[in-house]
Amino acid sequence: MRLLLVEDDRLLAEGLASQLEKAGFSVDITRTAKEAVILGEQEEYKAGVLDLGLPDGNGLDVLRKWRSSKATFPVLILTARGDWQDKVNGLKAGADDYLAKPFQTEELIARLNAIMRRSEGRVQSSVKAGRFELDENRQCLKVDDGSEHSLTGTEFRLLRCLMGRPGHIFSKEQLMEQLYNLNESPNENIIEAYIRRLRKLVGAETIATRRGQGYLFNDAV
Amino acid sequence: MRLLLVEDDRLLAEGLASQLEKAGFSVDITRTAKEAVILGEQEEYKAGVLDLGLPDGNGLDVLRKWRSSKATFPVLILTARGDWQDKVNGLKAGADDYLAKPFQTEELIARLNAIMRRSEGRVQSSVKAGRFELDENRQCLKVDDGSEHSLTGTEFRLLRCLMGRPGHIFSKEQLMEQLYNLNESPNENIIEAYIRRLRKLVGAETIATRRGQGYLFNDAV
DNA sequence: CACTAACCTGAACTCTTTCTGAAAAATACC
DNA sequence: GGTATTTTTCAGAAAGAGTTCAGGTTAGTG
Repeated sequence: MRLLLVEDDRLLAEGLASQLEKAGFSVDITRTAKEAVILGEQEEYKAGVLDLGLPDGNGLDVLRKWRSSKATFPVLILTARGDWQDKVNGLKAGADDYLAKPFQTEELIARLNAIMRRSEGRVQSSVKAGRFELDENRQCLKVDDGSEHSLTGTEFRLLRCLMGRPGHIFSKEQLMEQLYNLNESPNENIIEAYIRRLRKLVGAETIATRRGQGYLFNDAV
Repeated sequence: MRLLLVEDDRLLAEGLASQLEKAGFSVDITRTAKEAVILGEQEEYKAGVLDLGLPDGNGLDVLRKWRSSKATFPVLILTARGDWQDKVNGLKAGADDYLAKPFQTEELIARLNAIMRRSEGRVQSSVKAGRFELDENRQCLKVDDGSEHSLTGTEFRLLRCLMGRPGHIFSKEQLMEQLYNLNESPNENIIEAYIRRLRKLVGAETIATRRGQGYLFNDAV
């Protein structure tokens, strides 16, 4: 779950990032409008959190540039308390939601999940597919027969990505982008290694390979 | 732009509806949870506005019933001022946004546009011809009888070319140009080889040969 | 009717991608 | 500081896609 956080207050940014990472996101931070535009256009994020007050430009301009390019990930904007006009302008510029400072991180996470769920075309809050169900809170996998298996962080994030859209083919590159941010980018074989482990849990036939294209979660099994 | 407004306060509902209609929406109003569930499941709405306080049931239950059926349109929920728990519950139940009462209609409209834009953002492209349909996303071939067959990259590109213009004759040279760039130019027999493979999938009569001219996809079969 | 060019066919070959098991490195936990 | 867990890397094996080839068929032509 890759996320772009655009926030110039370094302390706030890093505090938020650490909490978001605990919630399973992989966070890139930038403090300038200029860099935000470039990152948003070039990288593949699942969502963006955008502070409107930036040192080198207006956050709304960043948003507009994203929207006029191919950066279509959902964006949540952070506004000063009660700044009514900013909200409406932001929503008109293509934002998907806003949050007024100060806010609780819990709410930020809930809202991010909501806008991402929507953008992924998923409407249910629990991730179910086929005979399996992913428990977001306990980070474990439940099977139809009542059995349960706990997952490591990476296993969980990868499986959530696949199960979030059963039948959809995810390329290895896409999966890499979901699991890792700019700083960390291990060998692409890592995906194969994790796919193998997941297959041991859910059965080999449940995660199908489309050679040259990617992997998909097969919920029809 | 059809919209479902679930609100038990008749005065508020009608005032809102009239403003939403000015903004270009076509609004259905219902005042009960029971009717809301039925309407949401049976009609085709672009979005829903849902008040959580209803006389005959909780709005969240309505939302959950929609989400567990095929009612996947984006939903904005209306909550009492500052009712923090309702918001999070609503978002978790699959709502796309919320608005605390009292609110300005301008903001409601801006937010509705935001969530609709997002939900429409996904376009699934597919090519249909005869009894067959080509799924661009999953790179697979679907047949009328419900069966499905995944394709390799080259199979897919060739078939998409032919199915993109049923009845049109493509010469082998044209097909070569579609499949390969200047650097790679294999033996022209490669086309014959792939045509053969495709015929095994769609039936020999579906791809006709025009000796000396080329091949065509026959959608009249 | 015989000839030829175009097309069909099945199998073999090459090359790339993916799988696999194990081991090394990093990290978290006590 | 040591141990357990998790993440990452590696290299050989296996599988699959792409391509070629040799020979068989067929449709058109004079």
